[in-house]
Amino acid sequence: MELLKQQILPLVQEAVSKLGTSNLPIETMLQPTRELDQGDLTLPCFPFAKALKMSPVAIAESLASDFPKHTSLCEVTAINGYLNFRVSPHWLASQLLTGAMETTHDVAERSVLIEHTSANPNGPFHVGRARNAILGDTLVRLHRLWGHEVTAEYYVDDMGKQVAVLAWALEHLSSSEVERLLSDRDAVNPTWETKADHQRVRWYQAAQKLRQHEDEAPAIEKAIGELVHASENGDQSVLDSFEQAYQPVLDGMLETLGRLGIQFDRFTKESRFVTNGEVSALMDELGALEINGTADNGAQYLDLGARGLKGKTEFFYRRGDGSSLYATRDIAYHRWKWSMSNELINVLGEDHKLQAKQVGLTLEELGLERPEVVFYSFIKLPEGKMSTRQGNVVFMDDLLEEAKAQAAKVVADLRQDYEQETIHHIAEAVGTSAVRFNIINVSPEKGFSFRWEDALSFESGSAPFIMYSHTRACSIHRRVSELLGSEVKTTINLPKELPQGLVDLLRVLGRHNDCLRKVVLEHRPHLFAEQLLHLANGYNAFYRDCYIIDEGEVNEFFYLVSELARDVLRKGMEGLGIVPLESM
RNA sequence: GGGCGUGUAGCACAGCUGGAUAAUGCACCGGCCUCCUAAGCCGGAGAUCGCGGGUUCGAAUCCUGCCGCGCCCGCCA
Repeated sequence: MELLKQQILPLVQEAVSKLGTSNLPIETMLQPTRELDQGDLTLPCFPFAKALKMSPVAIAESLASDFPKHTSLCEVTAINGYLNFRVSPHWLASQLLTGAMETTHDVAERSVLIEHTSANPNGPFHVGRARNAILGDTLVRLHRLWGHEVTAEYYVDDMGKQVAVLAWALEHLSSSEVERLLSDRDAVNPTWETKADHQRVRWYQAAQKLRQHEDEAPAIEKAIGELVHASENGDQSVLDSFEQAYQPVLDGMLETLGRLGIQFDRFTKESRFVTNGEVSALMDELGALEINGTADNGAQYLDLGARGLKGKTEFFYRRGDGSSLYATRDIAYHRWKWSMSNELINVLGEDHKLQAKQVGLTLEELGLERPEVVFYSFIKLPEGKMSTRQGNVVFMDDLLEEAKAQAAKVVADLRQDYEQETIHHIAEAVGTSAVRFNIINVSPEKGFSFRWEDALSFESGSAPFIMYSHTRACSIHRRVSELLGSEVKTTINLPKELPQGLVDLLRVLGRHNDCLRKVVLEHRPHLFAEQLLHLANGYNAFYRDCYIIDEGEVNEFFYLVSELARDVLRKGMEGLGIVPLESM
């Protein structure tokens, strides 16, 4: 609890120095307690033992008995060699209710560019890609919540083989040929028949099949190879035809993402860096580097072994025919990104780890910094990895429909007086929020298997649990507004005794910004999801212990706490992309 | 074979810049709706922190060796 730490750190430092210890880093040693029932901050006294020739238990006790009184503290105790500090609930309440949560930020002026999703526009958005989009968008939202200026960017892979295959198929295959080739697969879900991403992916999949099995494969391969080559050389007519092929698919994907509350500020096309000459300029620069090498056929690489890379150390950036590679364009792209922002964050699948390292080392070689990268492990189906090519995917459109349907069932069951329209509105919010939460709740580097029953869980420890607490706070707000109009007092009259549920809620609120700071700095949104669960839990206990409206009378102090919690809950939910409904 | 990551209750998952009785949810057992929305609340039970060594006053956390799982090791994207 930074709020408390700021107050007592000087006191602790003074007390420790009085005992006569050398200069240990008290600031980092004074940490949040692990055992919440022991207090809010703790100072382990073990490291002092040697210098003082006293037992840690005795040191802690001595410090505790002499510790000066301070308004922010209600208790200082010594247990098992720990010096524990408990925040005064009255002090905490008055701090929180006078805007402490707004003023604790010291946000540096930063313009953050977060690139995420950037999936190849060759088919509908599927759950295997969801982790990137949800992780990325949550980072965008949390950085904004913290006060950073953020640009959310989608890097569009508008050249290369995947789009080439799609473009080729759309031009050369008829609808009946496509369906014949895919006769052993499920037909398009009728719900999405008119959605371009679901339509066009059939052409892509049919072409992939042709490329593997038919006699005509070599000819197709040649045609596609020519398209790829032309696109890599910046042939505008080919790039235009690619765009015509993928843009409707991309639009369909973005529609799906929009349903999850995911939006982008900018789309940057990969081909841009080829057509504007930056890639070829870059390759010339790389060629002049000390660690540059040339293969027999003229292909060029950097020997990154000289920069500490292990394993395969040659990083090829130019082919024998002089054309660039994906990673080369990525470097040009990063150079451009650095020209606009002073913090770069990329969200990438773990399969990109090596390449990200190569790109990062090369950027350093060019005198630039590496971007920060958040890696995540893939979402698998219980049957294995998802692949658009093979068609074993769960489409996000289907998941969201199913989530909504399940949520609608729950709402209709619980709220039998609601109109259909209301039920649909709530179900949509609950469904999409639950899907997001289910994914963001897990730390990114951990493997994740998609299971319907988990994705559609609406019980405690899920988004609806948080949403429900928030609606309780909203309901109270409505009722109090009816009772008091706008005559809510702003002077606080604290009762002597504060109920436990209230104290616990204040303490969760007191830790809230500590958590947000850590999450933004370390890119670990799952910890913020956990914080919101604690907050919702805390609000529920407060709601249980403290009647804000009792026999028609409003307890104004309780109400102010409720309103603070409502505000923090709502902002936090927005930070996670959970829809803050006002009733459900 | 080499590199990176991961392994915590029946299941899922937090904690990993060393600190107290390893947190949370599901499932399981028991209790709570004449009272601000019970999608809730309270209580109970459940863990050789993958296995073996080491460092330390102290190890789930750091080092090391094994084992399981995932990803990567293209002049592909």
